[in-house]
Amino acid sequence: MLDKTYSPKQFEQEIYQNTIDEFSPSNSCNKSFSILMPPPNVTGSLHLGHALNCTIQDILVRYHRQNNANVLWQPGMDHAGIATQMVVTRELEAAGIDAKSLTREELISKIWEWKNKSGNLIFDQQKALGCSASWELSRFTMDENFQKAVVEAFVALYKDGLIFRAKRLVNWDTKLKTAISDLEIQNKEEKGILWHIKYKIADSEEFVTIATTRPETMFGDSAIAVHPDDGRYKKLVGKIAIIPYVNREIPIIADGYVDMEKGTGCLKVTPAHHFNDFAIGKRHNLEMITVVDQNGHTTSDYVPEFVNGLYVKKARKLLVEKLKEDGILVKEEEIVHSVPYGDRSDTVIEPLLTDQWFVDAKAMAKDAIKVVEDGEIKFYPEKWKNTYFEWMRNIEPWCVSRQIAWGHQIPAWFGPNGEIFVERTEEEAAAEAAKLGIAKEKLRRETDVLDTWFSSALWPFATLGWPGKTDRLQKFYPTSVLVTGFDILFFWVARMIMASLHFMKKIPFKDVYIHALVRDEHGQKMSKSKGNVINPLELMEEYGADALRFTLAFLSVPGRDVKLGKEHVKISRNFITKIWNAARFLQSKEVPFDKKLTDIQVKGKLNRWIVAKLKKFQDEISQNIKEYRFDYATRNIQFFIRDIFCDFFIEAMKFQDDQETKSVAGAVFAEFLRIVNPFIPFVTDYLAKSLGICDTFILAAPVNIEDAEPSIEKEVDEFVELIHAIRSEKQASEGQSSEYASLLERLNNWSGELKNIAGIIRQ
RNA sequence: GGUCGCAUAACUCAGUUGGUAGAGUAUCGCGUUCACAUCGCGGAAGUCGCAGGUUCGAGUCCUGCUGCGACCACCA
Repeated sequence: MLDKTYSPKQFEQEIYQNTIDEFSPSNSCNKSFSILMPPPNVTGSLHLGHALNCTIQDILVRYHRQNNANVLWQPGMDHAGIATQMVVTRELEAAGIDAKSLTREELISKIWEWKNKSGNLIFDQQKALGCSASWELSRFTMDENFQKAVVEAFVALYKDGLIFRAKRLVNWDTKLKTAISDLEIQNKEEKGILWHIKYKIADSEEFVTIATTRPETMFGDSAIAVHPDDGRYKKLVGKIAIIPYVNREIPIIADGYVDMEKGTGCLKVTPAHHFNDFAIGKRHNLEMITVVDQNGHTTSDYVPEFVNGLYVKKARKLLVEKLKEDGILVKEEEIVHSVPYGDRSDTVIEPLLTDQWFVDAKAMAKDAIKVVEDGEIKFYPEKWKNTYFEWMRNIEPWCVSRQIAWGHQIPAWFGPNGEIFVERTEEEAAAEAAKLGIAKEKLRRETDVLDTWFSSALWPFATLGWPGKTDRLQKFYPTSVLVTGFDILFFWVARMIMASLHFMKKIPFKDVYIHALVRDEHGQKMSKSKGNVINPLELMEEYGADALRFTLAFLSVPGRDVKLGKEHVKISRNFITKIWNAARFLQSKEVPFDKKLTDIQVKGKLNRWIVAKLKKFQDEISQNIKEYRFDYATRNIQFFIRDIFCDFFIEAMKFQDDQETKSVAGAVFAEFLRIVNPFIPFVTDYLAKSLGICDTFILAAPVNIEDAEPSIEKEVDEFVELIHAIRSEKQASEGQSSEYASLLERLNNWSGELKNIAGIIRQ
């Protein structure tokens, strides 16, 4: 007999183990269904975002397994270059080891050590949630085969002219001492000061006043720019301005980029330290003068002694004081402006001129835009298409080199005179070098590694064995659907589409289901500093994994944030308890569970009615899953079991418990459990076992249900309505009104068998 | 500044080609009758952000406005 209380912790583990062998694809030649799991960071532990992401994927794969598909849910882990190196560096520091004192090789081996020790945490947590991923096919973006794929891809892109090396202005993180991509920047609104500084005009007593928030870069100025139509400054164009203290002469030029409204209308142009100035510099062929180094210090012969060699903020402070003293500072204006920060280091990003590797994203974006335009790849919800286009149509070269140790080392070798050899191996590079008369010993391997997202972009095919031509690629590529959050639409989704089209000549997935961020119950972003983080593991501990899954599915309304509070999960747990108790009732009635609906002659009206409702329910859930409306599905589940099955059918059973009704009850409930299994696998499998329905629903195919006669469904629906009306009127009039009497009379005159269950009104 | 969303009961949200506004929670009343108080039955609760327009008819379509949010751009 089932326990009186529903206590999920007692059986979840056991149920999971019971089905674990079915998670991998079979060798059958059924239609394939495949999903790539977005690989969590190796440093990650399960948060609610993962839980939502995994729940949705698990519902899909479990549903398709039941529906006779050969299912692959490809799991894996991302090496998360910068994030992981930071975590391990911090741990080493805590242990008294200065990471900077280690050689590159030593640091890398320390990171591997760490990975092997604590890198698999999240997998266990995903298992606790019930994820039925194909675990033994799991991949890591730094494992040997994946490294091969990355080298192959990099070399191919280089030879196709889609990767190039160039000296360009990049976002430089002065704390991590590496370049990062545009996407890894978070702009923050800050209060700042706009300093108005006057530069003397050569051969005159006049001055030109510029406005800047970064005076310390003035020594890197190459020009002062004004708008060509700006009447105030027209006469200055062509003249020469003199940078204070260093007395370097720079031209005053006209450029349409300048905004007459902003600042003084005169813009200091510092091409080596500002992206827009860089563009102006290119247009006017200006000198690029670097005055800030990779540590964020002012360091240059161009910088006067008194502010040289200082951290930029310090230099700025001293310089402003001096400018004030000397009467060169004309005005200080408080402003609010946005300042770029590195998303990992949380430190101000310095635009720096450095040699880096770039992917020509613009060229690769073309096809990637087209497949979405043509509907080959569909976004759910569709609106994300616009965001995707917006970004893809304005895409810039992607800086993929990182000056850190942990990651895929770029397969490039430099000759003594800057020759570049991009090859798969050192031998191949040496062979190419030899053709130019360069000895192998003279080659120097590039130490930069690739942006983590470069390897992630290969995920759809590298996980399946590319560059080999494997069975799994054949069977599972393109994958069926990608389930992910909008926060990595550009980082990951767009780049996978670009890479896949280039290497596979085929789209990587047909559908992209984009879910929202999980926020707290008030709609606030969960963050440690706010202290509103809800740990999914605690929720599972308290209410069970099924309750959490059901809640997440319930709240996953397309295009809306998922606002999750503990209360929701409790409500779901209570709902699951309802299913539990229904099972207990059926068990106490000794309802048989060994017969399927197809084996039963269903004659009674009540019974045909419940079968019709089940059929409708079965169809609806299939439709909901097809349309990725997990929110509808959970609402339908609640409606069927609560309003239809428990509140009416079970109550009616208390007045009609002949053998046919019992058999129907057992068969309907069994099929209900099967349908709901993908959503709440633990409790449904446990009930299936306990009631003797089957060992597990994991591969249980849908029962074929015949359509019911509409007349019967309609009659019982009307009967149900009458019951509700009677209860309501009884309550309102305390059973005294004539309306109540006439409703009762209608019930008494109801012809046929339904009259027998009239006692249900007392409920 | 550009783009895209969102606004429905006290709260969280549904409302799928326009046709009498729905659910859960909270609240109020009744209830422990052989599944279930982690519950049941019943009730109350909404000028569908505001203003126009199209239509026989608008929560739904169009325009404008207000408020909120996200993303992109921007360290004059």
